Amino acid sequence: MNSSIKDLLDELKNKNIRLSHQRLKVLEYLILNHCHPTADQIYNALHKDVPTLSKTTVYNTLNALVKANIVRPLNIENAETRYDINTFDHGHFKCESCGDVVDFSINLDALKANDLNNYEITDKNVYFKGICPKCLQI
Amino acid sequence: MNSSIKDLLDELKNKNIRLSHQRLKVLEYLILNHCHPTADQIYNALHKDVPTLSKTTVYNTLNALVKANIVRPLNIENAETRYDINTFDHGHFKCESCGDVVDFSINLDALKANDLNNYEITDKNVYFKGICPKCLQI
DNA sequence: AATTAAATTGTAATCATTACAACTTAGAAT
DNA sequence: ATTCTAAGTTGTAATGATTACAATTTAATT
Repeated sequence: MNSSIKDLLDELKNKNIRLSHQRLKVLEYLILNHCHPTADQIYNALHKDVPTLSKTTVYNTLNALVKANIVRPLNIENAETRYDINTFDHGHFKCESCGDVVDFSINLDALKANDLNNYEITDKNVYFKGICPKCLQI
Repeated sequence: MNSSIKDLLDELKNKNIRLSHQRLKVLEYLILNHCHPTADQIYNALHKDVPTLSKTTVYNTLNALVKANIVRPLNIENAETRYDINTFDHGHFKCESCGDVVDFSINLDALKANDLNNYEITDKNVYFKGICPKCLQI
């Protein structure tokens, strides 16, 4: 379901994205953490291991990966862009209590919009909000 | 399909939102312009007629209307919250060429997520991106 | 090893939104 | 109608995410 790291590296090479130490670290973090982190979360997590890392580089890398279609930006909430490396069709659920964002599977092809017959649709997004089971128990 | 202005006024009264001149102007603008404007667009449009209007008031009004469930905020793009007064079930399409956002009808009840059986879902959002017919012709 | 275009970094700028405190007003009570 | 008070308005300043930029460093090719 998820691409192997090697596949990703090949994809990056094809798209002429240089594999710097910093970029590999950001990629590794996204692969290991499917929690839809913000740029800030990524920066804070990596800064311990890579003290020279700058936040600009995190943004730069994320923008490059988005342009290369390797990660998707999520704009569920204003002023907090999250990043997702999962490429299979899925929706997102955000818990309004704890703030966690989780994936759920959904058939986007089945989502038809008759009003948009003459429109060229390149991107479909679905997100739900509510309360997750963990927070419902409390 | 759209509430009459009188219905809205009643709803506002019920929710203890005072009907100041400024707020009525913002409401009127949203009712007359279903183009999903940003706070800035609303401010610029109204500033001619109401020179004393401040941008803070526009934000304040929009936040009050959102809290009262009279308008919905759209976060399709990062750093640009748009506002929508249409309350019927619908999705949004954003043209990546001209930037326009249009509504389209969609049955949100039919959108099932089996992965979220134990989740309480309070809000469903669907937005598509692509190119609108006008821009396809050019 | 030399070259060069691309990546990295820190700082400063930008832009949407919010915080705040002084002033004004809507709507209720008298 | 007048008074009262909580809520709304305003301008300015603060915040916080993201980008611009210019100097330095590096990846990968010649």
